[in-house]
Amino acid sequence: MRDDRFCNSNCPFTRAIGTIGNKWKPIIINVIGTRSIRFGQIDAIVPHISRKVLTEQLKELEEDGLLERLAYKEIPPRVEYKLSEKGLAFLPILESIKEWNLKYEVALIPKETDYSYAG
Amino acid sequence: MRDDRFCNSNCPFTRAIGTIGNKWKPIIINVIGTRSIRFGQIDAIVPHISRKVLTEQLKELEEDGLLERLAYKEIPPRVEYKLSEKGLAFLPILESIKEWNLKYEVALIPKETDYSYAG
DNA sequence: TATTCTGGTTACTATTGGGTAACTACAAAT
DNA sequence: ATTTGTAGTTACCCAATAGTAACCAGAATA
Repeated sequence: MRDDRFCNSNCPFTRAIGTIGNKWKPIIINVIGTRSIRFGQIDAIVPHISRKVLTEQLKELEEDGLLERLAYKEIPPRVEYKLSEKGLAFLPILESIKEWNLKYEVALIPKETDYSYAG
Repeated sequence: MRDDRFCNSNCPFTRAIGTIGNKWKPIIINVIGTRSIRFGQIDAIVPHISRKVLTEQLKELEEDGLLERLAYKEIPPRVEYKLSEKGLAFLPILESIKEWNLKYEVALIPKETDYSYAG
C-alpha cells in the first residue's frame, strides 16, 4: 500500500508523497478535519470505501503520525480518531488543493447539485 | 489509472484528488517545475519509473490540462513537456507539502546525504 | 552496413489493490 | 433466546496496475 521505494527515498519530497500520495488518505484526512470521529462515521461518510481499506489507511496514517486513535474499552467497542498536530498541519494544504481545483477545473455540468461532505 | 468514481464525484475536492492523487503525478509535476523538459530527461531524473508508466501519467496530465506537450517533427523525435498555467499553479502546493514534511517528518538517519533531484 | 538516437507502443507477466462475505467479542435490549 | 451494535480481522478472489523486454521509424554517424 505504501511504496517502500518512495518511503525510503533520500528525497524528502518523495517520502512525503509516499506517505500521503494516494487517493484515500487526503480524503480521509479531509473528512476527519478538526473533529473527533468514530470509525463507523468515516465509513459512512466516505463514499465507496470498504471497511477493510479504511482500516488499512487509518493504520498507516496512525503509523505515520498523522492521526491519533483512541480506543475505549467498552462493549460494543468505540474508537475515535482525530488528527495529530502533523495531521492538522496538513489541512491547509488540502484547502489550497480545493481552491486550486475550483479555479482551474474545466467546467462540467454536474448531474446533481449535491456537493455534500467535503464542502 | 484514474479512478472514475473519484473523477465523476460531485465533490470537487474528490475530483481534484482523482486528478493528482497518486504517487507519480506530484513527482512528475515537481520535476518539470518551471522549465521545458524532454521525455527522456524526466525518465532519467525520476527514479524507478518505467517509460510505460511515465507515458501514461504524462498523457493523463495533459488530458487534465496540467501540462502541454510539444512534439517536434524531427528524427529522432523530440518532445518537450511544460506545465500549463494550471500546472504551474499547483507548484506552490507541492512546495507547502515539502515544508510540511520538513517540519513534521519523524527524524530518520539517512543512508546517504544525497538529497538529489527534488531539492 | 550496422549502430545510435528518441519517444514512444505492444504483448506478456507479476504484483498489488481492493471487493465481498463471514466471523469475532460481549453487553444490552427485545 | 435472539437480535443488535461496533470495530475490526480473515480468507478468498478478481481486477487493475506496474514491470520487462522487444519492437518501431528513419536520419545521422561510424
